[in-house]
Amino acid sequence: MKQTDSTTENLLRTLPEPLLGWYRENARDLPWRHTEDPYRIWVSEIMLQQTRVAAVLGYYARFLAVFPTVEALAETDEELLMKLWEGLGYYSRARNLQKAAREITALGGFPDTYDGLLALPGIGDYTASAIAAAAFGRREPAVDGNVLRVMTRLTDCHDDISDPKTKRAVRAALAEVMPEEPADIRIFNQAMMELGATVCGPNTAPRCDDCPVSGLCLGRQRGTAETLPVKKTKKERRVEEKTVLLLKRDGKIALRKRPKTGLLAGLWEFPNVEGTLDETAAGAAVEAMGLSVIDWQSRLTAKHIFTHVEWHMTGYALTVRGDGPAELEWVDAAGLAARSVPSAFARYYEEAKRELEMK
DNA sequence: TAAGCGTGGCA
DNA sequence: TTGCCAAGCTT
Repeated sequence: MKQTDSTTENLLRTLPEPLLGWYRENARDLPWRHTEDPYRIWVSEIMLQQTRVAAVLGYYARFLAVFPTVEALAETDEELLMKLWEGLGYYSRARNLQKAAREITALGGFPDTYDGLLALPGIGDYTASAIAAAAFGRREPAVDGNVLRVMTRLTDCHDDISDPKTKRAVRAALAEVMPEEPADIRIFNQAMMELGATVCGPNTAPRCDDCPVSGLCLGRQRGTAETLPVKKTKKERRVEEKTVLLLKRDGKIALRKRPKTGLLAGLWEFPNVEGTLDETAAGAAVEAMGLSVIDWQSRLTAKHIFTHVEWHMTGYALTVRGDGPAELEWVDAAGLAARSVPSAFARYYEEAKRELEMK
């Protein structure tokens, strides 16, 4: 993507009109497209980072029902905030959302410029541009994975899209041709992403017959579209073995809070130890916590795959006596439901819920 | 610059 | 089943 390439620039000049026409006829009806409220647009943009629309819809409705304003979000407690994000992933997004809400409240209102938005925690180049354009009508191109895919195919660009230089070049090229009318500016980024999400998608052949700009597309013309974009391969995941303990005592189950930093920071988990322990070793680990084992119920294995690490878990459900370490929180069914336990523990969460409901 | 940070859907 | 990877940001 060379900004100085006049062929590319001429090609892109003819992009906005058919794109916007197509968008006005074919856009999906999504809740954040019915508002110009920066708060609602912001929340949607954060939730949508690296996350599919279908996964976001339910969370978005619940989140706004509980936090209808930036002030409500600024004032909430962490436990409720994380509960509303439970299962959505990338939990630092939720914490940054609240930090930013407090900054916005202190400022007396939303920043309405790219630079002002970029200064808020959790808002990077893409999100600052997306909000500036959709909420404030500013001419800021938002370049996400969809836009990079559409643009590299359109211009037959084989640069590595994981290189920030490529993103900067795409942004600069779009800045040259972005429309001027406020009504068009507000939907231009959405239209680019909509094309990437519904017509010119990843992991699949582009549906060029349905594309409003297939006539301009160099990737289609040259037959390279399906091989684009070019992306550097990522490194392998490591595997971690864990033994998860479902400790039951007096109709309650033990939870503990994860460390404030790192993976699943600050979320709740079932106590666990490194390595795959057999019953004898697991029993010894429980005794070492100052608890006495009364009874064994079940052994449950599970696997959870994160982006950069894979957990292989062996779990034991057992009845115990004693207090154990102070970090353990003994909860009933309501206590479990009120806490945010990540999906990585889903199999154990279900088992714990079942046992608490049986009592 | 590279690595850490979740989850679930789909080919 | 396995691998890819989605409306990215932070450090």
